[in-house]
Amino acid sequence: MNSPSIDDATLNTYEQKFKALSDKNRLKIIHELNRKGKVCVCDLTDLLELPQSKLSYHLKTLLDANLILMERIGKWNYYELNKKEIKGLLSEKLCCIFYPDPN
Amino acid sequence: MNSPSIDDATLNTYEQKFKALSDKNRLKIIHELNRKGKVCVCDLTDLLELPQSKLSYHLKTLLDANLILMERIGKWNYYELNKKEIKGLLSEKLCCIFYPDPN
DNA sequence: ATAACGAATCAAAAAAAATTGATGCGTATT
DNA sequence: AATACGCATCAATTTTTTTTGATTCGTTAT
Repeated sequence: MNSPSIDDATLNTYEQKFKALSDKNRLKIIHELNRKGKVCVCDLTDLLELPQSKLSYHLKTLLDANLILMERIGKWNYYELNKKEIKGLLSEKLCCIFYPDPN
Repeated sequence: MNSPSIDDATLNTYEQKFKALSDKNRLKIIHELNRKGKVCVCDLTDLLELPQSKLSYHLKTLLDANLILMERIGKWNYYELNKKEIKGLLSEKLCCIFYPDPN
């Protein structure tokens, strides 16, 4: 009679994604990426005023959770939102803060 | 030309809410509340097989983040999802896992 | 080849969050 | 009024996460 319990793998996945969202620095990163589109790490250190290694740490956390995407061009690493993933996770009401613009 | 930066209070609010979602035990609690509606702590300890004090701790975390609501009836504390809040936060695609059913 | 640069990674330290078991508090039952 | 129950809270410990600064790695420029 009970609907099936949520399985552990699903739980782990969402735990990881929400954990990635559960930090001010990372929310700021998402917000910046939402505003600027594709941005290299060097620009983000300026925008967010974070030391490079700290920024790298938080970017990795978001990347591991599949909330952002990376592309290496020459010696620059560019990051952008994984819009599809974020839209599947967050309410539209977060539009323009963290949720990707509809354009 | 820049759209305004996100303000710190907003950032704090979302950090707290996502932090509350960033734990397996708490996701399980939300999932159970979504399935069962209004449930007392004593039933949750059985459903989730968690010791009482641990459960209380996690319920408080969710309550502080305003993701759940509490009502005391006699000596029982009943908890339920704050549906409005959760719908404002999460994607509809999470329906039936964490997102409240449309009924 | 050497130097310079962008950025990931590592190890150590610090900070924050979770777990545990005990205690206390309000309500209900006898 | 004494006991039992449901649950929040507390202090101590353990675990996890974050920060920091140094080092390394790959790419480009000289």
